[in-house]
Amino acid sequence: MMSGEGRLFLTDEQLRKGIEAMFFAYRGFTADPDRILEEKGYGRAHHRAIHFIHRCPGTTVTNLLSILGVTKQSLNRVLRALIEDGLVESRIGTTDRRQRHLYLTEAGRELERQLSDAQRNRMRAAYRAAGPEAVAGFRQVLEAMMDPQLRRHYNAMEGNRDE
Amino acid sequence: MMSGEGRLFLTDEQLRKGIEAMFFAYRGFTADPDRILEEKGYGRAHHRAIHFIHRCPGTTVTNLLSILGVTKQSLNRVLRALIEDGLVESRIGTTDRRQRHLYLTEAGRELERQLSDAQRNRMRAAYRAAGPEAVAGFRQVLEAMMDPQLRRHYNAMEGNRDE
DNA sequence: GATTTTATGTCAGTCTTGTTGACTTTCCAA
DNA sequence: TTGGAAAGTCAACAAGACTGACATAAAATC
Repeated sequence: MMSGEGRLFLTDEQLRKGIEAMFFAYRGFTADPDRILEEKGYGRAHHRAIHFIHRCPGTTVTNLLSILGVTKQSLNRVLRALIEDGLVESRIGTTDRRQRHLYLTEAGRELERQLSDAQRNRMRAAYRAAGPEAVAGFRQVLEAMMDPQLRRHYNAMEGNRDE
Repeated sequence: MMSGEGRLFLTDEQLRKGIEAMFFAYRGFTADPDRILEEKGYGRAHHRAIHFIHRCPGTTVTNLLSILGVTKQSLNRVLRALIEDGLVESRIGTTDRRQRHLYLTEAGRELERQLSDAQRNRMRAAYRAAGPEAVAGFRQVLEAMMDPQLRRHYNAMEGNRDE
């Protein structure tokens, strides 16, 4: 590995370190929410649902499905628990009565706040430690790493036209 | 959320976008290996074991355990399959005969090559698209996001004193 | 030498979260 | 109006995490 190494930053070594950095960093990224979720008897699947329902209030199950990339049966189990526990409200669509529009209840918003506070604190500390230029680079690489279809969802979220 | 916003790059919006970028990017990050693994009847757990055995040939089970952060029962199930399939070799330690030292066989190295080629290609494309300064920032933020204990493992891997 | 600790492996059982298959309800278009 | 497609639900299963209990062997210690 690494012989001619055209540009220095594309050696196999550099790439491997990037791969390992993703692995270890993702563990840190999920560690804090995981602790909160465990207390409440939820898992990451619940966190993801809560996050995107919060981001896209009134979204349908099918839309959520394509964001999360799981089967509807898998998502349904998670949603059922959240609805039963009173964190999510499911309203039948007015124009299309097959659809269910999803909203967080006040309790749901409260849990969402706890989870995103924890995750934001970690992210803020990392951003502070790395500095503003590093943050821009971080986002650029991550965006380039996404599958095009997922990047569509990422860009479709509100509040990312500029910054 | 976001009122005074001390420094611009630390708004809740920026942090939230970083969180979602991590989520979507990690999906891309694992997508290519996942496809290869599925064909062979393996999962991410097998990939992780293969990756770190490749990186640390002769490592013991206990060491691998602390890197991967799973229980020995969980790791054992994975290792057993890899050993039975002839991808990993387990040698009894010479100085301490309780320990098992783990090595990839030629078949194991071949699979490792396939998996890491796929993952490196994705990473290389992302690095190219984002540029060298972005790559440095990417790594800085990820390293700052790790739990200190995991960062120890990350730094302990060979080949990362400089670059 | 006896005891304790460490490293590893195994069995059994549970939980989360993914899967597929079968089904109902609803909508829409031929 | 009827037949297909779409949205959602229920049931059953599999992977891979977990815990707890236990076995074995070897090293370390008293």
